[in-house]
Order: sequence, then structure tokens, then C-alpha cells
Amino acid sequence: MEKPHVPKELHDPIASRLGYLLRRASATMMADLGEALGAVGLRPVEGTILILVGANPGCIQSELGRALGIKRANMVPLIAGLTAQNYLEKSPVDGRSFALSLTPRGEEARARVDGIMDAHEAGFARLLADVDQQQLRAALSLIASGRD
Amino acid sequence: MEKPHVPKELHDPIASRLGYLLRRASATMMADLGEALGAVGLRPVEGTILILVGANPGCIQSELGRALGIKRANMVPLIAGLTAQNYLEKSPVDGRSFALSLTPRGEEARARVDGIMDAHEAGFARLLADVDQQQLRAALSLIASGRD
DNA sequence: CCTAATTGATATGAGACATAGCAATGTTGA
DNA sequence: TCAACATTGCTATGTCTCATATCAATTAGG
Repeated sequence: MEKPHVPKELHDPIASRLGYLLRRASATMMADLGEALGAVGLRPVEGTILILVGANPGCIQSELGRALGIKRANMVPLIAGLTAQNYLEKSPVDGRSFALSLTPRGEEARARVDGIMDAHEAGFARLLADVDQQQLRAALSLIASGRD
Repeated sequence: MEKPHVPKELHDPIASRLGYLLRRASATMMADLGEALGAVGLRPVEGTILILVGANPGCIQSELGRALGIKRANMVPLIAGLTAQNYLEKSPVDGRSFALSLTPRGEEARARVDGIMDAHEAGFARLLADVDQQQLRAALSLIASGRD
């Protein structure tokens, strides 16, 4: 008797792994946010930077990088891009660093990004009606700070 | 009076965003796991594949991809690599697909990966002593399944 | 039987990361 | 003061994950 190979649902012993669940959940949310931010023509990182500069006018590139866990080298093209598109302004504070601030266009974009992120979060919050979100956020913060 | 630019701790209005927390938490755990798996010379995806094949001998490449959310095109080099290193065996079941199984070397590696992942998870579980892990996992599953 | 779907594969590009090194500048402590 | 040292922005480069488009062979279904 031949065994035709029927499409199988695999037994998945890693679906219960915390790291794996985090990875998948993060990917889903990031994809959703990325799609939503398409309306402003910005990627999640870029939106995040606008929000952070908006809340910290005069901050410098390396401070942003530290706050976001992005290496100096990788901040360069991000800030350059946002500046070239007239979202950000740089003014020298040092011989080596620049105070960053939002241009009017940048502030407008920041506001839209903030609204989009609110709606994005609300959509997922609806899914998590039965979950203690305060505890969830606390747990994620703990994990993010690492076990050292 | 001059304002010297002192290293600042930025006010961070996005540190409370669920998506952002997920992203950071996931990055931290993945980095930790990646480091731990360095001892076997495997990356997290590869370890995951070994575990999944171990639990589902005879499964095929595209089933693995579906279970892990990895596109067919991206499975190709992964499976090819693990096969080339003699972790996996392919035997034809079809004119087009192959049943995958662990070689003895693959089974040995799978066991080590499993142990490493246990220790890895235990390390973070210690951090989350005050957290309802069952609820945490449920929440992450919900998020991963998306809001559609 | 013929159309549609599936499988593995190739090629290719985007994006998030990492490291190493460099020149200019700032900070320090002996 | 001034010689180490650290920081900043930057370039170059490489890896890894993920995406799309396309293909040929094979299989499944109406």
C-alpha cells in the first residue's frame, strides 16, 4: 500500500520556546507597523527616530544610537537620509557633533507617525484583552535588559 | 554662560511601545542564544531546524518552511548547508520533494542544541520569576498570529 | 486530459546588524 | 600644560534575515 505524502501539520516542539515566540511575535508586529508606516513613506526605525528627536530636541546622533541600541556606524545613513529628506536639522554643538531637531516637515511627520503607532498598538491591544499588559511590558523590559 | 554638552540620558517616549519592547527583547534573546549555540557551530535557525526534523522525521522542506515562517526560497540554502555538513539526509518521496531526517551526527547535534536551548531559557526564566510565564507565552502566541 | 497548484531551485535586492579603521575633536590626570 | 585616552561621525565591508520574481519538473483536481 503506497503512502501518498499528504500535507502535514508538523509537531512543533519549539513553539513553546520563549525566544522563538518572541521572534515570531516581534516579526508580526514589525511587519504590521512597517505596512502602516508606508503611508508616511517611513520605516519603523525612521519613525522611531523622529519621535525620539521630537521628545529630545538638541540631542546628538550617538545619544540616539545608545537609546535605540543602534551602533554609531549604522546611525550615519539613517540620520543622513532623514536630513536629506528635510525631516531633521543639524546644528553644530561641538567640533564633532550636531544637535538634532525636527524641521517643520519633520514635526508634521512625527505627529502622523505617532498617530499611526497609536492605532497600530490599539489593534494589537484588542487581541490582548485578557492579558495584563502592564506585566507583559515589564516582562519584555526585563528580557531586553538581558540576564547580565 | 556656555552650555557644555553633557552625556544625556534621553527621555524615551517609545520605550513603552509594545512593538519596540518586543523588538528589543527578541534581539537580546536571539543574541544570547546565538552566542550559546556558537559552541555547536550552529545558528539559531539551524538549531531549530534540527529540532524540528528530529521531532518530525520524514518531513519535507516546504513543511519546515511553513512551520517556521520561512519562505521556500530561503529554505534552500539552509537545508543545503545542513545536508552538506552531514546533519541532514534527504531521501526522495516524490518526484519533487525529499523526506528529511537526522543523520547520527545530526541527532547528536540536535541533542546538544536542545540542552543549550534549555539552559538558555532557564537563564531568562530566572529573570522572570515574578511573571506568569504561561500568560506571557499565550500573549506572544496571540501577537504572532496577528490581528487578522 | 488539461489546467492549476506545489516543490525545489536560482537570482537578486532590501534592511538590520556587526567589526575594523580613520581623522578630528574633547577630556583627563600626572 | 600636554600627552594619553575617549568620543564622535564617518567609510568600508561582511553577514544574516527576509522578500520577490522566475523557472522546470511534478503532482493534483475538475
